[in-house]
Amino acid sequence: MSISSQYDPTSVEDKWYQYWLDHNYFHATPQTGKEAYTIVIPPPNVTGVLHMGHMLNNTIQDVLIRKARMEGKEACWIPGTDHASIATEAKVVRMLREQGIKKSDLSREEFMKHAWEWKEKYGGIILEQLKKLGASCDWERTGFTMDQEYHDAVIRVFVDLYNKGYIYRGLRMINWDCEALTTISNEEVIYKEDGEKSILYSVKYQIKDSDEFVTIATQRPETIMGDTGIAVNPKDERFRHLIGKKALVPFINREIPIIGDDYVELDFGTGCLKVTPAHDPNDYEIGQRHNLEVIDTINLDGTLNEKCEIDKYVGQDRFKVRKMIIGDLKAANILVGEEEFVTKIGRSERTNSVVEPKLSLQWFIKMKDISRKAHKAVMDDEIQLYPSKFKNTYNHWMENVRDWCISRQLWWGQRIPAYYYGEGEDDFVVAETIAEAVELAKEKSGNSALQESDLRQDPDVLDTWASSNIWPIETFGGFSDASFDKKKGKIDKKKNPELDFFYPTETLVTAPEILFFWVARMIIAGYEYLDEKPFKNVYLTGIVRDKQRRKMSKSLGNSPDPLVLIKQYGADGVRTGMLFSSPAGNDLLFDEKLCEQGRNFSNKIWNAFRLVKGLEISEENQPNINKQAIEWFKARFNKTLTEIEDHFAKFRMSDALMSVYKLVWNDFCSWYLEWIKPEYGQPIDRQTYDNTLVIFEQVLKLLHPFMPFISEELWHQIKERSESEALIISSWPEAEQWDENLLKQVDFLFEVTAGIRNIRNSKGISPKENLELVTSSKDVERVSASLEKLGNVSVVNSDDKPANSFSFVIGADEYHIPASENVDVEAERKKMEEELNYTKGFMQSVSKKLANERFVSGAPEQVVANERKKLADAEAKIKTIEESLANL
RNA sequence: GGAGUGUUAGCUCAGUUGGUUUAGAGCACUGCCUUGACAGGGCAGGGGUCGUUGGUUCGAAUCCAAUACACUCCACCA
Repeated sequence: MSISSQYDPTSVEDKWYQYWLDHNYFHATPQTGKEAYTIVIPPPNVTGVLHMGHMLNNTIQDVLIRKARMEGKEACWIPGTDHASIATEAKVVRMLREQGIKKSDLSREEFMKHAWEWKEKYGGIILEQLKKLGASCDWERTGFTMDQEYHDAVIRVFVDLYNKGYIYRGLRMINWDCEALTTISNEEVIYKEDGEKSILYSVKYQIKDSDEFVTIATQRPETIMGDTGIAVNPKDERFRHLIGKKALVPFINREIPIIGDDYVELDFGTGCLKVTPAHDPNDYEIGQRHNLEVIDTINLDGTLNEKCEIDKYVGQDRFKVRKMIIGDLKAANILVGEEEFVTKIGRSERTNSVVEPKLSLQWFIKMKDISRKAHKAVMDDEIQLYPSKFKNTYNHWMENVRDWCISRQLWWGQRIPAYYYGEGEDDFVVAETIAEAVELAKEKSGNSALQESDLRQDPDVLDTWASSNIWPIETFGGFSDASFDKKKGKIDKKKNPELDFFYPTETLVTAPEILFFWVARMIIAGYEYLDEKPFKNVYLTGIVRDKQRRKMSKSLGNSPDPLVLIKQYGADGVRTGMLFSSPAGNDLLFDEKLCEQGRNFSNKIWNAFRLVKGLEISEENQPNINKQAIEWFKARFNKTLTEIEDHFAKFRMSDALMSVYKLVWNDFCSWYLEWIKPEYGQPIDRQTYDNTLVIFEQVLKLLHPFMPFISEELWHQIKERSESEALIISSWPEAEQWDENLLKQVDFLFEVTAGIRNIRNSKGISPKENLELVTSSKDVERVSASLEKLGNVSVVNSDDKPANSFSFVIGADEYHIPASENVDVEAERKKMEEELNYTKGFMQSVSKKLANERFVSGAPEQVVANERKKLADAEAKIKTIEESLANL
């Protein structure tokens, strides 16, 4: 037989993935009598391409889902993509710009056509890439957050929440991009790390009916005409007397109140703050507290409007006006200071223009009441977060939860179903369809002549998270007419067999960054519509970083291409590489060496198989030592499996993998196979051979969730299998009782073996040279046959101590290997003295403990007995070593 | 500014309610091995006063306090 000595994943992986697909193993359906195990994928952006974060995240999900499938559960992993309104729209706009098309030249419909074309062309690439990783998703259920049904569900939820009184319209300070003429989210505002240099100007405002002045500090003098107040800290002795008086805005002489507010810092600037509610978020809040007027002096394109009351500024850009007004202030002799300072200026990620804070009417969800159950569910461990430290973060967020602004000034997304019939602030209705809207509008306005053409739909779309929050529900059609009760605003699970079977889902695997954006909001939706959690566990992965702890990013170019890695190391290698070093919640310091380690592991398994498959079989009886080896490995296997289950129960994926890794590499390859391996050229007895194949199969099962491809390949190489016998749908082993004494016995066997090998190593004796091992140990008798094989020795049980020999001590027994040449007595003596010293030191610390009366009386009996045993063992050992020393 | 987490071997991390030899693993490192499944390998080995200082206890990596350092999240100075 000629099998390559190196495992080649390339052909194997595509073959088995196709095989799994062909046999529909990934597809799940509701089944009576079967337990469901559902995972919904965190839907990646349609425009996305696979990066290392996805690799980690989806590997974990696949491990969980494959294990569940093998455990006989109806395992359902729902894949899909998110329309990601901001990110996608930005990409489409950029693409159009490259073609010379401006978004502003397009109608909404035309733009959407381009966007859909883009989505059809590039959307979902990432899902294809996931297949290379081995992801066993139920592809028939692939979803998209802008599918027609999904869209309808999102709108339905909006209307429902509006009718329940959770949604309202309100003023809010938003980030405005004056070049792109759009709102941008906080995430799209970037601040230079070290801030930017700016100048803080001090300007004198006259106090009304007085010669006194108050000096304020500002870095935006062009907003002076929008001032509607001046604030000082009420604790500030310097200015307290001014509170309640009025000041005059330079040039335009508007009277504005001087107010006291804690927000003002005593030691920054001049201690006096001009308040411009229309152009600064903090000023807006101060304005709210003190009922200040809001005067918006800046147009959408960043020029000043007529409200600034100074003709020459009107129509000029805000930065030009800044220069102009500085000159004018100087000329008027009221600019009294210019000080350079470093501040953080927000710039638009896309246009790099300075973000203009702007007040506008937006849609909000009231969060306090609606999130109460979701808060409690996590605090009561109804939903478990892994690692649990995120419970704190979650609690903190929930306790201070703020209303959620859900409108976005974009086109790509679910358009807000609000329809305006008049100019008044309250002249609108909210409805699922325009037909319903007309009816509602007639009612509300009292104008029965209203028609569809009289209504204008709100131009904004919903925040992406306001649609992905129903992902675990709507992927099963929860909001369809069949199961959603509009009057109650609740879903009746019993009327939806899919939802009834698969919901709540089992585990959500996602990144901590979106704990609030997404996870919390899914929990809220789950309780609002089903009075039930959407998932039982939330596994929060870390961030994938490079070796220097830097985040992986395109601009740094430090992120490897996952598909290249898969090509180099195999999907199994990359999967295990990612998992080797990723405890939940900890950042993963990615190093290609980890993938190399994963690939080496594949190779190790491959070669273990080559050895077994290459054996000749004889019909001779099974030797006892093989029987012992098999019994030992079974015990070892069961113990390890118990550990693995424990790790899985605690979501310690790395540890679970490491247990499998050590079981395969150390226990199976290094010990078991060496133990049963016949001498060169000799055959193996059939019974041992068959047993070994069974063991190999069990091991492959444990490997499968982590390394699906190589395990499936070898599974079929062991013997021909029918399609109902594929490894992916085989049964996960159940841990059985094991004999702990047997394990101890064999540990002892290994220890003696290591002792022998150590002597070979240090004395330069070849492993091939058969040696004599003389000992008086009684323990060795039961394992002597195995010891002779593993250590390549002949055991002589005798109380005699051969004169010219190397020796080592285990427990209280001494082992001698007679030497063919003269032994260096001094070296032996030195070695023994070192061991003697160590043991004596150890004994001392134990006897010190035992000499302490409060320990003996205070500590539990078990602990004291244990210490006594340690002391006795150490004493025996010391005696043995001392005797040997005397003999030398 | 508010909240939280961490600090154990060169690196990444375990160490479960204080007691199982004088603290473990993987990788890295050192020595030897052209061993017959695998050099992408084998065997053996070295390496840590558990950030620092106090305290509680018969007993502390583990509990408490202070301190230093690192990181994360939230809110952010006109």
